[in-house]
Amino acid sequence: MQKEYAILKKCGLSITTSRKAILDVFLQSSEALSHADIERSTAPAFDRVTVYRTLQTFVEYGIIHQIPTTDNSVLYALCKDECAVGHHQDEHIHFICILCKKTSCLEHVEIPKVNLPKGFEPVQTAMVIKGICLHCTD
Amino acid sequence: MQKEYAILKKCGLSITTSRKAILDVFLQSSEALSHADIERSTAPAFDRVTVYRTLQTFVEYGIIHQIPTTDNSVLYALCKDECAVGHHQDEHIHFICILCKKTSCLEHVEIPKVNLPKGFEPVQTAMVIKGICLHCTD
DNA sequence: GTAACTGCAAAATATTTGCATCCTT
DNA sequence: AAGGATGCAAATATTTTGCAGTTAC
Repeated sequence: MQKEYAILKKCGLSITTSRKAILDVFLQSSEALSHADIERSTAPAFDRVTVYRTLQTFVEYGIIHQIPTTDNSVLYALCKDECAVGHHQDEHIHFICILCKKTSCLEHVEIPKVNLPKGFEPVQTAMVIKGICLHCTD
Repeated sequence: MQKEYAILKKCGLSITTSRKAILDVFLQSSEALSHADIERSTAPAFDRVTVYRTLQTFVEYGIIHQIPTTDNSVLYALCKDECAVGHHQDEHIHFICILCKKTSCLEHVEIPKVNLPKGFEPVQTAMVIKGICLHCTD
C-alpha cells in the first residue's frame, strides 16, 4: 500500500509506523472516525497520546478535517486533494445517520450560498445534516 | 424578572434557584455559551454537576439547543418559542466569529434546502459559518 | 408528604505535558 | 549524527454516577 506513503511524503512528514497505520484506517473507512475508533482500529494499538498527536498533525497538514458534532466528540475524515497546510477545502456536507449512527461526507453535494446580514463576512461554512442514510432507507 | 418563571412553568419543570439563575444567564446573553461559561457566570456558583444536569434538562425540554463545534466542546443557546419537548426548531444559522470568538444565532437567516442524493432523508440540518461578525468588521 | 432537585464524594473518561528512548532521514 | 516521533508516567480536565439531605409543590 503506497498511498499513505505518498500522502505523508507530500506533506514533508516523516514516514512512521503509526502515521502509516492511522492513515490507513482512514483510507479503509468510508465514514468519519473518532479518536476512540482509531485507537480501536489499529493492531497493535498505539499509545493514546500518539493517536492524539498524530490526529493533530494530520489536521494541521490538511490530511484530515474535523467534523462538528453536538455531543462532546470530534469526528475526523480524510480531506480531498485540494487541502493543504492551513487551507482546508472541506466545504461539503456531512451526514449523520440517526439509525446507524454513522457520519459520512457527501463529497459531491455542494453547500448552497447563503445571504448573510450586512456586516457578516463568511470564511468557512460547515453543514451537518442528521437523517436517514442510503443504507438505512429500505 | 418573570420570564424565567414563565418558561419553566410552561415546561412543567419545578422552579428552582439554579434553573432560574442559569436560564437568566442565557436570557442576558446574546451569544452561545459553554458549560464553563455558565459555571463562571452565576454567583454564587452552582455545583458543576448541577450545571450539567440543568443544561441536559433544558435541552430535553426544548428550552436551549446545542450548537456543533469542531473543538471538543458544545455550545448552548436559547431556543425560540416554537421549540418543545423532543422537537427542536433550531434550523437557523450559527455564526462563529474568528476574531472575537463569539458564537451567535442568526435567527433570521434561513438555511437553504439542499438536494441530497437519492436515498438520503434529512431530518435536521445544522449550519455553522465561521467568519467575521458584525462587531468585528470595522 | 412526596417527588423531584441539589450538592458532595468519588468514579470513570478524556486530554495534555514532560521526558527519556527510539526511529527516520 | 541530529531532529523528530513515540511511549510511558503523571498531571489536568471533563463528564458521569450514587446517595443523602433539601426544596418545590
